[in-house]
Amino acid sequence: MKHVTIKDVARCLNVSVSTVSRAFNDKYDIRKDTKEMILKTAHEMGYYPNPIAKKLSQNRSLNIGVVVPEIMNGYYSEVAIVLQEFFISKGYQVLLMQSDENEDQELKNVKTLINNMVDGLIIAPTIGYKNASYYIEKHNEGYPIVFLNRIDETLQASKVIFNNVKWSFFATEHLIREKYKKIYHLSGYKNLCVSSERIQGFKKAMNKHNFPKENYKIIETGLLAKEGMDAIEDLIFQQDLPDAFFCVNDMVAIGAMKKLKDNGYKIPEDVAFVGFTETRIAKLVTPELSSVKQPTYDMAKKSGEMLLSRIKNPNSEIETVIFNGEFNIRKSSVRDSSIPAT
Amino acid sequence: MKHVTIKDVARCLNVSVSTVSRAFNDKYDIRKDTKEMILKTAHEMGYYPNPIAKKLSQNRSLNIGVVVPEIMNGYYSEVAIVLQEFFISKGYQVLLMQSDENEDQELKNVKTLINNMVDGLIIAPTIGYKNASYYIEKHNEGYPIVFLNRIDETLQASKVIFNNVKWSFFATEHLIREKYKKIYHLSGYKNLCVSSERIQGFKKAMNKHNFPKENYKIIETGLLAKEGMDAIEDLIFQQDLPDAFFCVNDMVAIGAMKKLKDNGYKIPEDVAFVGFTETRIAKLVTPELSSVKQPTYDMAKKSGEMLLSRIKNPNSEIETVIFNGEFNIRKSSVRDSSIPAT
DNA sequence: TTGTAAGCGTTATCAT
DNA sequence: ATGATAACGCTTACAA
Repeated sequence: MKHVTIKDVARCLNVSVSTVSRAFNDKYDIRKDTKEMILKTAHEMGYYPNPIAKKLSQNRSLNIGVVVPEIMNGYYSEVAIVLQEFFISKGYQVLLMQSDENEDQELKNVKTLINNMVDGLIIAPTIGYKNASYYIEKHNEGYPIVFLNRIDETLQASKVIFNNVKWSFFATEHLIREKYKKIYHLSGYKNLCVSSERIQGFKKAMNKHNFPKENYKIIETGLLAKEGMDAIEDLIFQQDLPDAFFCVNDMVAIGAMKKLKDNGYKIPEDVAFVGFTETRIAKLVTPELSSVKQPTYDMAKKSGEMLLSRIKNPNSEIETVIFNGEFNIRKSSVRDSSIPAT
Repeated sequence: MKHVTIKDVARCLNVSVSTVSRAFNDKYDIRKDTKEMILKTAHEMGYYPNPIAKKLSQNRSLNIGVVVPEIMNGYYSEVAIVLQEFFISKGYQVLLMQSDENEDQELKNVKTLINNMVDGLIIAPTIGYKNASYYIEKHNEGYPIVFLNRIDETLQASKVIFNNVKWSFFATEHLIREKYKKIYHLSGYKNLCVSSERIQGFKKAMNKHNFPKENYKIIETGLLAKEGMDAIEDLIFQQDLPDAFFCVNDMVAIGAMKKLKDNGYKIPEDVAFVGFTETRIAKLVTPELSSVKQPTYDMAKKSGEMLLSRIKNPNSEIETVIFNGEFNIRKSSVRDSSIPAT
């Protein structure tokens, strides 16, 4: 279990530790054959540089902190996988923490990571605004932070976001074009920026098409299937069902659809549905769920690249990158059933 | 951005670094008031111990490596969350890596983690047996490793597993009791131990109830919804549909159900379904899916505790803990629809 | 109870 | 092109 150290290698080869070090860090001048022989012997001896010592001596951790709001619904799992892969390939380790949609937990996570000297942070914030000022302060101090998704567009910070307003507008307009006359929006949390942006897009479509006020409604829910179910339960009780729903995400849509189906409603004949932030499940429910797909891979990777460039140069110009997605129309939101099966 | 170090604190207070160190590590004798005053001043100065230096000097990383086969299907996300929380509370950091159900990737992950000097590993292996000998070798060298779930019961190693044979037997027997006469098992990968254990349980039930050979069948699939769909496609083509399926996991079941529904079959009237390793989606599909629920939280936590005790004492007796679960009967597998809605 | 100093395994700055 | 050695920030004998 005792580790072979650089000294062992040096002693064994009758060279100095610095030479061995050079062999392992291409940047120094070192004769090619010595380098090769050192690497060869080192390998045989089972030596590899102790990353902790390296970190200490270089005063950096080569760790990246990634904080996501949750990890159960597919979307942020994918983000995590992409970031993991990206940073490993760049020689960094990823410390992944999830906040369970709780802002106190999130602040704890961030502080834990900072105390553990991560070289930079990617934060996909949860609901609420309490922590924003702390993050921005750190950001402005020069601590490399890139925000992903859940952040207000107007905030002065490096961030990668999705054009929620635009795509929520498109999604809503699709329902209008399909001649649905009464459309409700299950909106997530109003103080969650992605929710409020999606609400904006929804309203914009309503206004453009001169929907009378009594024919649309915005209903605040959470982000979970359960909360979609609860919203429907209320509406059924109040006998206030529309003929279409646009939902803040797939899980809420799926919960809502389930509750309606359990109560004998047909989808989309009685009530149509559109989701958002497409997850794998969209294609597995019956009927398949129309949803806005985000370029998760590209967005996550971009955030990684931005973080790396901020680590290199903490005073680099702050940058906001806004991504667009695609709207996948499926059976849950069309009048006839002419959509071919996938 | 410059960090306050232990020296700064010592100098500022006119004490030695060791005294400051003592103040931060309760174990030494130190006068109570000096300790308090040091902690107070240190806090004011914004000092906290550099974990990297600590790791180097103590020759341990306080990092735990967790390797899971995938992170998209809910089950291992939950495992990851539980372990994360558990180890943080014990002063460890968790490095989470996922293998994407690829054994080469898995080996890379494990080696990366070992090279990064994790104090211990929790491994939930993926399909295949190639890496087992490497892990066992490490395990026997005294490297603290605990295996979770995907490991052969007979392997001599610390492990936490689920009684797959028993619960797959129960699940199958339930279908028999419901008077299904032709039951197929969508089995996952045959060289994945959880699959082969579930196959065993399935066969056991078949034998006990004297099912004629032509009335049951084991069909190898993967672990994804897509693979459940493919299996059904084949069976429809061959006009070889049973009246019930027992599936290796929920995703395969859901994919299979989806494909059948798309082809006009009613579930459970035409074909019944039972899943395994219950995930949240089981209750969201129509009809709700019967499934075997595993005590994910307890199993993950137990594996964490076992790892910690092996880290403390690498030569402790190796231990195997086998968990039991519960079988949740829902509409997908009952003859009448008398099951109350949840 | 406190201080001194060696050591953890590297990298990096000097010399040579 | 290579070697000697100080740093990195902490813990921990050992001394006082």
